[in-house]
Amino acid sequence: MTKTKIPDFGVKHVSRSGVQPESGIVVRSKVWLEKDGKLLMGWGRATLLERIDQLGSISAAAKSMNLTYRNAWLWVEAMNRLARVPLVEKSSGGALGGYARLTEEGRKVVAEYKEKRARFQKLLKQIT
Amino acid sequence: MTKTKIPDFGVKHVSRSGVQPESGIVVRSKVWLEKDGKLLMGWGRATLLERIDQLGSISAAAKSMNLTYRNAWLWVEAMNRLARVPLVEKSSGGALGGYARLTEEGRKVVAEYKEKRARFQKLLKQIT
DNA sequence: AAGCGTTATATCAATAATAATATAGCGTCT
DNA sequence: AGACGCTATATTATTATTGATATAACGCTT
Repeated sequence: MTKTKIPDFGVKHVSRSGVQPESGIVVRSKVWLEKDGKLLMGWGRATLLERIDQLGSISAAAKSMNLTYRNAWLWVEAMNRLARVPLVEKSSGGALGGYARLTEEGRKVVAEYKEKRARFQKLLKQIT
Repeated sequence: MTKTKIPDFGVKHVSRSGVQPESGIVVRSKVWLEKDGKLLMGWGRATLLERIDQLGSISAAAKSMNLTYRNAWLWVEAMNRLARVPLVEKSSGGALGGYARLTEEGRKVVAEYKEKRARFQKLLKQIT
């Protein structure tokens, strides 16, 4: 008789907040932006966009955050077609092989997300 | 040449909050309790426990919320072994086939979660 | 001891998410 | 023309998650 495997539903999430020292129980949360019921911007995507902004390419950004190029590209694609105007402008070929950079709208959405998230975190502390 | 399938990263989440009417962009969030980095209590689990409390059995509770018995049972098991003391007390056999009911601790954790979540939602409105 | 309905568990199929790999295409530069 | 490095895309494999199904065990009731 084998034992049933009970999944531990392990953590894969992000935004840590307060702690109750006695119980060992932690309150956690997530904030994201949606459009038409679909994920537009979350922590991972915001990070990706920032890296693209810094590094000038999707592939470098992906590598820097331990993401496959494919995934990074898919995210960018999904964001671009979800937003009214693309958040990332990109092109293949050229001296450097190609490039990707944040558009004004991209910068705006990232900023909006980060600002909201920061306020959120602050409020969270009041609760815990 | 076939087109690449671009996943839309569709929504599967819950707690709706405010809206920006002009942009169509919605801020959403999630709150849960963790212990040792593992999910202890979230919306689905809290609901399950409440139903168990009302209905007196895991299977009835599962059915009532469109959950397979297997899953419901796994959740209960995970919660029970994660908490210091079981949140659900259960037994098989007997006149009615068996039963399951919330323990005091179970009631406490559910209440704690719901209270935190409610406060959370309230604060969220301030942000949006 | 047979029946009941529930808990408890195993097993297998189906689906989804992710990773790994390969390759085509592009545009500037030499 | 050829090389370069990146974007763009297809394909396959792997793993994780979920669903469906079946059945054992249990203990009260009759």
